Amino acid sequence: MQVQTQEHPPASGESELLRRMRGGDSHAFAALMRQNNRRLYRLARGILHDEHEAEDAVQEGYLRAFAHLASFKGEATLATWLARIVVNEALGRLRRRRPVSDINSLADSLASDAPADGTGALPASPEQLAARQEIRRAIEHAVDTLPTPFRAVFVLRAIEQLSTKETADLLGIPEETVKTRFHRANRLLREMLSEEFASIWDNAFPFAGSRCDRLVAHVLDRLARVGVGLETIGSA
DNA sequence: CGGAACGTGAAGGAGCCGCT
DNA sequence: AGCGGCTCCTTCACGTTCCG
Repeated sequence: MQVQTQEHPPASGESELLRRMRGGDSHAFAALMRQNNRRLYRLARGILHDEHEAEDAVQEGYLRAFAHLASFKGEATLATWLARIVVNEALGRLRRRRPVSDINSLADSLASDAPADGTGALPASPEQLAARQEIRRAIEHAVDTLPTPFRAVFVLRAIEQLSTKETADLLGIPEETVKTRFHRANRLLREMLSEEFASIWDNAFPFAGSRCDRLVAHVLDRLARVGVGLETIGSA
């Protein structure tokens, strides 16, 4: 994933950024946040299901990170360190409250999300748009219903495109566990989505009404022209 | 071709739950 | 309280794919 367009030029290096932050340079803090906001928000959102709480978790994570800047040893990158703090914050919040799955608010949030499908050049038909939205809703719903440990791994691996090792480091679990959780999460999602999509397929590629009538008429017309009767087709 | 990363299946263990 | 069955999770081992 690419970091979003920066308003400020990127710091010459991480150590330089760190040095400036430790010196209390507010521009350095701002630069770091701009580099990581989107990624951290998506991490928190993936774990918490809640936009506002995810935002709070990211803010809290920043505050915690900046307060403990001196303890950053540079063993991982700043981005990884920040991500670990935000993930811990999000998981902590999740433990404090029992997860509440609110499908309606999720659907609302999806509708207001920035286009995440690459916004293809071809204009989509209303049927395609509706199907796309339904598929997206089904996927989001399925991800949200994954058990928390699986969801955290899935979000990091599949959505944030982190490696197995990075995910393991971030969550503080062995790589093998990451692999299995990711595998199981995928399997669970496949099962859930196959059920969800069974109904969606019925409405996919709609071919009814005038288009259907036109095609039927066209084919029948061509068959009549070559002298092929319906009974001939049926026995073929 | 070989190594690294990843995906997958199987086995064993831990925890939960119902029953006695 | 103790026991047994069940489910879920972790770990291990091995196959597959990708890349230099």
